[in-house]
Amino acid sequence: MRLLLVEDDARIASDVAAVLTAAGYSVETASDGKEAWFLGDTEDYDLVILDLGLPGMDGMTVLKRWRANDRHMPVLVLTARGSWAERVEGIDAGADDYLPKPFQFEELLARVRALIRRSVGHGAATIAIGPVTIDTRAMRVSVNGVPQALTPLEYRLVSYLGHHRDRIVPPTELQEHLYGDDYSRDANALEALVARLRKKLGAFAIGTRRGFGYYMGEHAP
Amino acid sequence: MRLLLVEDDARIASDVAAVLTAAGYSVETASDGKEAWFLGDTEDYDLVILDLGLPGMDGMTVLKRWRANDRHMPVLVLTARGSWAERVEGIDAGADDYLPKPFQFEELLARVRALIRRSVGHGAATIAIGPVTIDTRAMRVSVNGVPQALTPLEYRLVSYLGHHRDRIVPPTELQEHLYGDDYSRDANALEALVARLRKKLGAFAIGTRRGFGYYMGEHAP
DNA sequence: CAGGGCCTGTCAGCGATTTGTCAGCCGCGA
DNA sequence: TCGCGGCTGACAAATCGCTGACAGGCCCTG
Repeated sequence: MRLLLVEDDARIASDVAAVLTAAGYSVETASDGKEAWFLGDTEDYDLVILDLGLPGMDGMTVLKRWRANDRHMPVLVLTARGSWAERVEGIDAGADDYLPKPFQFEELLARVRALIRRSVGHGAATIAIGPVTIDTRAMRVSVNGVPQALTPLEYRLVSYLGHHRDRIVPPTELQEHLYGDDYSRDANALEALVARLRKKLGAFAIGTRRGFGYYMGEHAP
Repeated sequence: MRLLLVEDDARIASDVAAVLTAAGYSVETASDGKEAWFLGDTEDYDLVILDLGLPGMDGMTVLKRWRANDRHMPVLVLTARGSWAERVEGIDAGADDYLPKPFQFEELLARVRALIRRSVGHGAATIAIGPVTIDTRAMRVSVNGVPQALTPLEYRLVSYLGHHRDRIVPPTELQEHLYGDDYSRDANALEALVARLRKKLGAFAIGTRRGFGYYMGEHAP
């Protein structure tokens, strides 16, 4: 899962980013409004965490512009405690949830999870594909009911493929979501990752369509 | 996704085309205004990248003529840095976005992605020609509803012919599209490819006009 | 601070699939 | 019927993806 964190206070930003990364998300950050707008408009994020007090361009304006351009990713807005005016305006602008500052990391994580789950359309917290079960809340994957010890990167890969089940995902897309903007890696890194995953989940958990990409679930040739 | 790149500097054009191709787009190029106008007026592109300084016919004029003829594909205009007059004029002429030169390839790609995403929904995702259906989004081809296992090259060929349905496409054009500017291959490679494809899609899916080229769909002899 | 273990990227070799090439055949159009 | 362009099946080359081994980096622990 790929997240954009928009926060101008560098210290807060790095703390929050650390927590989110530890929770298994791929986090990119923007520190001012223009950067945030550009990234949100051009990249595909699964969720945006948006602080309203920004230099350059107001957070609310950024959000409105995204929505005007049909960018519908879920947005979690960070507001000052009790500022009802902001919340009302935010609803109109298209925010999906609010978190008053200051907040507990625990609560932030819970809301992030909830928003992502909701946006995927899977109301349930688990995804089942054949013998493989992905518990998005516990970040745990089981095969035939037996929990598997996955590394963070492995988990992100199954999770992404699981959320996009029955669809062929091109390697470029996977790299973008796993590594963010960092394209330095050898293409083989992804292949090695898939191989390790198949060893844990069973060879048939993840399919390959030569020249096109990977997939989980059903898929006609 | 099919792109038209209009750029008179051959070196820049080939560099940019290479980057776009690597990003998975199907790129065609025009090097002067008249050619650009003709292609944009007669072919269906998902996006046009238009340099303004062109020999033959000014880029701005080309754009205006397209719009006057109800050609509404998104157009990304390349302007000289800071030339505000051009930008204002471009807005009136119907440009969708601007990129000041010189630019980073990264930024170009980001904007191309953004424009295409924005315009999605304006065009159908599937092309149906007789019993053959091309789902351009899933990169999947079906015959009578039965999905076929196509190789990447085979897919690119049907996809191209499908986008140019009812028109006879000369072999040279196909080779250019499939192999880029690399003409090292035997002309027979294309014939072999067509043969393999006909075996999968049915002999009548692709027609031959002796001495002219291949086509899908109806064609006026 | 050193040592060890885990995670992940890189490398090299292998096997399968895809694609190009060749040679001969077919059939359209004159 | 003839000749040429296009077709086809077989084979060879190139490419792609997989795998096991290895190494660097990071974190934890003593």
